Amino acid sequence: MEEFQSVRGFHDLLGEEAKRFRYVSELIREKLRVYNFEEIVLPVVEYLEVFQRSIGEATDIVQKEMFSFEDRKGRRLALRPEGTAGAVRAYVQNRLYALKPYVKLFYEGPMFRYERPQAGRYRQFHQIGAEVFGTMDPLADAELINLVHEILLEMGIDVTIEVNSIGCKVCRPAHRDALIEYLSGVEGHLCDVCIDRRDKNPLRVLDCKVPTCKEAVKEAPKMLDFLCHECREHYSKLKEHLTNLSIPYRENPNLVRGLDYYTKTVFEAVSNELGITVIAGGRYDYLVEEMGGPPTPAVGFAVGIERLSMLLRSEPKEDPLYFLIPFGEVLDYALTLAKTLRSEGRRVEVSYRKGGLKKQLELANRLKADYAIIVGEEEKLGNFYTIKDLKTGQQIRVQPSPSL
RNA sequence: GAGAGCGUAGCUCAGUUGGCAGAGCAGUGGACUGUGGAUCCACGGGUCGCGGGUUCGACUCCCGUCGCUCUCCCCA
Repeated sequence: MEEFQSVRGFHDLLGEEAKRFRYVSELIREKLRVYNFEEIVLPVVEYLEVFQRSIGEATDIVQKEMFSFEDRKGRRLALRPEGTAGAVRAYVQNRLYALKPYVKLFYEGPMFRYERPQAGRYRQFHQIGAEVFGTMDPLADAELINLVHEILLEMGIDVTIEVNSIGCKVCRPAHRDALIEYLSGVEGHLCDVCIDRRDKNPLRVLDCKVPTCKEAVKEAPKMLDFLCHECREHYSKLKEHLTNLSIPYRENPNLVRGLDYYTKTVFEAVSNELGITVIAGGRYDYLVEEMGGPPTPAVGFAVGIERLSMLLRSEPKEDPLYFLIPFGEVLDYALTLAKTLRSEGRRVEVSYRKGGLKKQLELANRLKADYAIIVGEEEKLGNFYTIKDLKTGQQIRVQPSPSL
């Protein structure tokens, strides 16, 4: 029989990997809880248009990375490539803007992008995202970055937090024009991709890694010099807040994000070890309106759980494992004991094998137990059990129920 | 979409001008039914990714194909 294989880019997470994944997820969720974010459980499938409209028709995500398909009635659907689009759709559809002056939501779950898999990149990957709807206050931006900073600090992950402002409807066009003009002047030094980008999305040229492009772009007009009064004010307030929160950050005037909906603040946490982005976000003040809602400013970020997990050095520690060995005709007694220990919250594994004590203790080691609990005729008769510390070899007799 | 590397036992990997398919670990069993962590013995396990070609003979050489990994583009 031919055996099956998981689909390319779709991975099983097992063992330590699964534990790290869970640890990261729980740490972030706990952080979101204390910041008073409310969970919203979103569908994995949306109408294709939801993503096309929000993420932007010209982006790589929409153009070549979507798992899109038609259902039986010919509706054009897609597996979500990111979370913000769906969150905004839900915000509008459920009239969440009528609930409170502003709302803070988070979601968690799988995202799908049809890309060539490589280190830290899967076709199904997982994100936790947080969004604040309904406020222009740069304090929201700052708190989000603070939250991100705290997560990374607690996990001991070495990153640089980069921030930038990419302006708004008012100030962006002038910069764009100036940039295109500048790029045309240095066209000879740009790579092919960048020449193409100049017309479609000139901001992205600033982000190019090709050395000659980097060099050519050094003197390019900076968005920061074009910011309108409002954006300038917003950005400087944000930096002020970050300083007050003592968050180390680096201003990166070339930081651009790949999605169309961003305005003003954009930020990223980049691993100093691997150079990959692990958390990224920004403000998107027009998106809610563009998705059919009332004009509503918003900010958010998303973290890649796998990417964070793979930077995790320390292994999450586990509760001790007790390996219970029934020895002789004592199953009734042994199982009652197991029940008691488990009800106390202990991790108990009852041996599923027969064999001498020697074999059983070997088994205990193989299963990575911390303690062996030996229950034989003697124990049953005397109503106690024997517990052996498998690290030290020390062994003591214990009456059931009192703490071990 | 473009490029590079790798596919031999469950895992990590050897495999000599082209001449019977190997080791370590893991697994199973064992003078051993009250004491383990590198004690001993035995055993099982393979379409050498797949398909073709060259050859008396291919794990080895050639072509194709699939898969995995990594890089670029882009992104979490």
